[in-house]
Amino acid sequence: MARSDGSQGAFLTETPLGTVGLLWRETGADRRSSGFCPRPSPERLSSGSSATSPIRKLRDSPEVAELGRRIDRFLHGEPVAFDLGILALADCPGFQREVLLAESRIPRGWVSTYERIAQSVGAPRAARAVGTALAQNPFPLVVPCHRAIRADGDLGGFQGGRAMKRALLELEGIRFAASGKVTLEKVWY
DNA sequence: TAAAACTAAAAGG
DNA sequence: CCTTTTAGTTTTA
Repeated sequence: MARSDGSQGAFLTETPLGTVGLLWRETGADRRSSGFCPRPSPERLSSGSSATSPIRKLRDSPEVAELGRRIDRFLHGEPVAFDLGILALADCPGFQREVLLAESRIPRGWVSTYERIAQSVGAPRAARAVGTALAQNPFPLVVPCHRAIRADGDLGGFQGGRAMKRALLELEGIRFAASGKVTLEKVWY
């Protein structure tokens, strides 16, 4: 796939959840990093470009174009699968990588808790560190970090804010109690 | 070493 | 039921 070296890209798109951004960057010979940016700020978008790495148009890259289409369909409620192969997981610290992989195994329509994810990666006391790892998730949505909630059903945090987290979960059919907590009926792990 | 998208327990409404 | 406080944890910058 002929593509220029070290290029990066960023673009905005309108979705049912508002204007979101998609950032894209080549991190190596054939390794790319792509992500959904729930709160696209001008600074965040421009951080993906520099004088030495001009922004390329999204549609110039077939993989990123496809990712953009899938994100769009996802945000319209369609159950779509994402290709983890385009993510630069190797650039993440080991623990975070394990957490992100565990997170990716949570099916649509299910949630898990920070605690149970910690258990699943062999660090049963590290619930808080799981939260930290997910807070730094470079690939929101593609790695569905919105499916991690607190042990008591409380939403926990989200880069795009709790309202967006809730909207994403509702999009996936997750049920909420009147208290605002998730009903813990379908908990993965 | 401090900070963080956590958790559990305790205290007081 | 709710809230705040406190303490115990692990990983990362």
